Amino acid sequence: MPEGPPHARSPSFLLTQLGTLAHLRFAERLRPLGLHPRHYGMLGHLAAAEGSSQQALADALGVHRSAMVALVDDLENRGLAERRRDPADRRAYTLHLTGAGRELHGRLKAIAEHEDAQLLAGLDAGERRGLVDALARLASAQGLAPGVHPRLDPGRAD
Amino acid sequence: MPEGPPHARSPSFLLTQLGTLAHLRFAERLRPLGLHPRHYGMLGHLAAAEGSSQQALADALGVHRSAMVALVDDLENRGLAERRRDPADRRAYTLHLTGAGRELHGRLKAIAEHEDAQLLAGLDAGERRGLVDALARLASAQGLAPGVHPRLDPGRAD
DNA sequence: TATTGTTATACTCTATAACTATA
DNA sequence: TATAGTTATAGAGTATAACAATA
Repeated sequence: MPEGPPHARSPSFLLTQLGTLAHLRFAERLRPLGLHPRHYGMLGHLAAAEGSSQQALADALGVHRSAMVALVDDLENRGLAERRRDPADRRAYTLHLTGAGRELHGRLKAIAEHEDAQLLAGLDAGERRGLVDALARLASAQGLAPGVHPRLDPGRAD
Repeated sequence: MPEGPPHARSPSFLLTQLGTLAHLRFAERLRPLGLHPRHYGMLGHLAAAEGSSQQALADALGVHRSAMVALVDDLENRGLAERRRDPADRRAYTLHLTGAGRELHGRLKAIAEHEDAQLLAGLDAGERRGLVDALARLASAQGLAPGVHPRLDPGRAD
């Protein structure tokens, strides 16, 4: 029976440990496609905020507008999203998903659900519901915006 | 009622989101002390594996031996740990905590417990037990070694 | 003057390979 | 030949500040 250091049973540590693992697994799964978890996240947010400006999206995701440039460049280079000049404010772009972007989002969603199932394999249906419910409540209580990674960096990952 | 993109309710994403938050919060808490979460982790592992070599510790933590050099240098420079030549193998060191290292570990443990309590503030005692139990079982089922971060990088955050 | 998007730059981190000394 | 520890280095990622165009 493994014991380990005291932090091994800390909820904060367990969340970090499992969250990092989930992230690495998903990233590993997307690597052969030349994609990163952040692509899935960006597509989801873009689908939910179609037509918003880079600045607005950057604010919503908690990143600097200069970081958003690279994120949108990336999506645009892959043909997943496009910039259109905002007629009302010629400094700004409005952001839009392409058909390919919407389609890819659907495929990545299926992969993500598969990963979720694998991660929760050890729990029965009731336990899964309880866990997800507890996590969602914690995230909300801690002030986390739904679907917003507290550290969406254009790179890394970790 | 916030909705968000589909991944907002994915268990993998929730774990990543909350794990990242917990990590950032703890890091923020340690910053004024000039410390990083990895210091707490290293002290804990060292306390549990006193006398092992850098190589052995690197293997246990899943990092390269060249990365372990910097981690141990760091602890040694702070007077928290020390290298002693292994009499049985003059290539190797054995690693040991100092009194200051043990003392600091205790103080960081108290801080970590405070952070845990704050993170779980929204749950009652029974829910907390259920959550920690579920997380510990998942970590074990996924093959995670107790207290070992899947990505102990000497830096970042991440 | 303030804001949108962009670029440039300096900084930090990280992973690899190459070296030494022992075995 | 293989292993413990170290060093050097190149690559990746990140955060800041400064800029041009428009408001």
